Amino acid sequence: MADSNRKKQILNGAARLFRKRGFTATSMRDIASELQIEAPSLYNHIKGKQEILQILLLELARSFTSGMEVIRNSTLTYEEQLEKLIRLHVDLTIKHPNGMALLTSDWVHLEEPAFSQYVSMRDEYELAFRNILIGAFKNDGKESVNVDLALFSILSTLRWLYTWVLKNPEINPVELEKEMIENLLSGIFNRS
Amino acid sequence: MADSNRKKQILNGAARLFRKRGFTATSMRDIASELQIEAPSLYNHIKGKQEILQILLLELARSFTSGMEVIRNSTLTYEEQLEKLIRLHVDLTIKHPNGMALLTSDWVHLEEPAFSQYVSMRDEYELAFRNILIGAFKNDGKESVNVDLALFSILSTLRWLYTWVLKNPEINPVELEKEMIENLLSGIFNRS
DNA sequence: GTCTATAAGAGGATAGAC
DNA sequence: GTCTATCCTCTTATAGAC
Repeated sequence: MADSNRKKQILNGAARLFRKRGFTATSMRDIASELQIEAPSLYNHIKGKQEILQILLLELARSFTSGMEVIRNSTLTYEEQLEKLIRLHVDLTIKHPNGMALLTSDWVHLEEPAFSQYVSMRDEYELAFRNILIGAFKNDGKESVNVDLALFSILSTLRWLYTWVLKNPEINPVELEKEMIENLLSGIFNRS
Repeated sequence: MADSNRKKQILNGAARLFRKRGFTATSMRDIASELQIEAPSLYNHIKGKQEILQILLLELARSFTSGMEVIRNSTLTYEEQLEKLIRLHVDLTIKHPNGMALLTSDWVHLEEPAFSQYVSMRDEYELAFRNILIGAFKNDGKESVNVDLALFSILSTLRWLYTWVLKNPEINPVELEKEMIENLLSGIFNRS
């Protein structure tokens, strides 16, 4: 339907502006101006600015959560699960580079109950990531490593990946997956 | 003097609030409330909200620039220079964790000419970092590596380090330096 | 579904008393 | 150096015409 299409335009435009200037510094007029309409027209498609943020953030967070579910329920080795996780991040980042920016900063502006929903999804995700990393370290005979610092380092790079993707729009997803896996895991594990 | 002291309190309080909620979402009333005074009183010590942002950001950026100058003018090997750079980041992050948060997000709200000053300082810094990394790779016989992706990965971790420091306030600087150097460089170079 | 007009409030900043 | 009072602008959101 036309409405659903318009809604997508609003969400995409808002995501781009939120990424560039932040949620608070972006006005409804700014968003409307992207679609060359007036601000009040937006309210025929969405309840308000907060709803835009919630849809963008929670839908993307759910993609990560469900991707994690598939991986942790698989029969892959821990190290293979790590590779799959990196692929998940690369793919979602290429699909939603603007949304990824919100995930790292504008989530603080979520109102309840969306805020608590987001934080608990994020915490559960990072805990599951941590468990897989611990498993991989054990299988590799590296129990002395500072797991949390390694996790922190990997997640930091994955969080910033959207800036890389935005700077290199012609990027090949498969190539980027390969390079990221090499970059993030080859220093940690003894790989072929 | 009392004034200079008050000014420092304002800058520290503002940095903390900017880090937590962002520059735009923090009001002058919020900052004043931290010091238990009223908003107009702030203007006896600073010109306005924008000046606070500029002082916080440009002073920290200058610390990085001058730290880089010392390192690149040294007679250390490239790999030793890399170690020194990581120490520089760790030390400045422990000293100014709130300021580091602004460096990664709120710089977009700088007005001219501060904006251009900041961007060119940042670009020159990253270029110098890149040159040192290239030199280290060459000395290590690794010319096939994707330098820019390695640089991106290292800088991403260093940028997020302030969250680690804020979560671990009792942290030992020397220990953290050691772990960060190991974490960031041992995967890339053949180290003892 | 988009518009104009407007309500209701928050924000940065200044004037002037003390 | 801090206060109260206030100005002016911007912001989110609604009402109601077309």
